[in-house]
Amino acid sequence: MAATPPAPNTDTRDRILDAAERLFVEHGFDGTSMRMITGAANANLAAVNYHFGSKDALVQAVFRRRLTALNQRRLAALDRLETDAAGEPLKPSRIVEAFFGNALELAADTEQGGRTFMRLLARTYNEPNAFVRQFLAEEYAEVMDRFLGALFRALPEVPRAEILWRFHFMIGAMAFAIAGLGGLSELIDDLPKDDDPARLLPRLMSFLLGGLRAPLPGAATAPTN
Amino acid sequence: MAATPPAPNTDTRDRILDAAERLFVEHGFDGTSMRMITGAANANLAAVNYHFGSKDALVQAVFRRRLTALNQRRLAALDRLETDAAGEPLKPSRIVEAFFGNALELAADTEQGGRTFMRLLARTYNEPNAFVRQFLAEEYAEVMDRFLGALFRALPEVPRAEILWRFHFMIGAMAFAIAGLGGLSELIDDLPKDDDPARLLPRLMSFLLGGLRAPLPGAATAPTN
DNA sequence: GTCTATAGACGGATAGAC
DNA sequence: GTCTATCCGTCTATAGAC
Repeated sequence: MAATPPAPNTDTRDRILDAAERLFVEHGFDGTSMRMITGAANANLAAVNYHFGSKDALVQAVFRRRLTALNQRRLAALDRLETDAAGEPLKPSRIVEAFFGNALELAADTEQGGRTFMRLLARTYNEPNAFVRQFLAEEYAEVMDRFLGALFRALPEVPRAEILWRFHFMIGAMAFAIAGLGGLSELIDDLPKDDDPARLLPRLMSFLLGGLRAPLPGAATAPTN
Repeated sequence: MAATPPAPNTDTRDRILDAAERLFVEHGFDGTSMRMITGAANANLAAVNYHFGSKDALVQAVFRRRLTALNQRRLAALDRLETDAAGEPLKPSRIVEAFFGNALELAADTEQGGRTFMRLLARTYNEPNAFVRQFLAEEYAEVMDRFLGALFRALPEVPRAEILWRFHFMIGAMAFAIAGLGGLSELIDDLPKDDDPARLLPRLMSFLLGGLRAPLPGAATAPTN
């Protein structure tokens, strides 16, 4: 009798989220108006405020819809690694893969909008808007903590500051790689058009691991080529 | 008699450029109004249109003021390498250093605003605004051409697509490293506070070269740690 | 070159009918 | 839940006095 879902209005809500996601990638948050969003979503202008309360709240909803799941998959992958290792130190390459592999997997999904979202996320790492940056940092806090801790334990002989910097560099490389997927990168305009993300993951992984394993800045043993 | 410079008005113009540069970093292009700029520069609201013509033209002027010189230093450094090599192939590490070393050097200059500008530039690699992206791509066209060509010749055994991707990754790593200099990176909130750029260059260089030299994705010879 | 005043478009948000 | 109509603030740009 009370088996009907309480409010089956979710259609408009989702159309707004989809439209906002896509437009935020193309024009940025400040460059996307609510009129643009509701227009693209075939919804009324007032619908955004009805369903989300404000534009800022809509931005949060766009991220939460997919970022929470992504970060939970990352944490689950790390949990599995640690369980399997049974106390032994983890291989750094597995840690890196748990973090970046899950991201690139989502970026490979062009059907359900995963790629669109990942391009938005990649771009947002450098977002000026303070509100958005703060929100992102909170969403990432636990994941960063867990993965950095795992890397510290996996590489006990490497100074922690170096690991922090290198993880930082790695995120930058990934963000640029993903942001360029949709054809955004005019800088290197002849990037191969075979932007098959199935090929991107091994490419990025070997680059990242090469960087992670590189001789430390002080070391005099670096090859000279 | 006619020794007086034609129009010694440059004071206001420069104050506007300085203020715009700083505010663009903090709030983005769309998030910075001309009222904010002229307010911070102690200039009249109409001064921007008088001196530059429009907000878009001001954005171009902010970039041109420093980017042209940076890219000319990069090209000059590459010229020197090629002259010294006298036909011999260049070391990839020297090519990478000519490109990224000049960038980090400018980022180290906190006195003349070089760091502020480099943070703006780093963030702008991912700028949504089509006008700005197009402009940046044109400013970079020659430099990209020359450096990619040099890398192709220095690494003839590496497929060009791999070099393109890896250079792409390297730019992403650099952009993130520089954007984080001013304290922007809440993501890894405990980044060491000794953000002395003199230390950043060797750190970034060893990471980048490690990535550039990493085994190619197909190779089965990668170590398994 | 600098200023005031204002035009004219567009922004987010909301009240209230349906 | 959806819609229209509208408030009110801010935006870029410009006209015209000084």
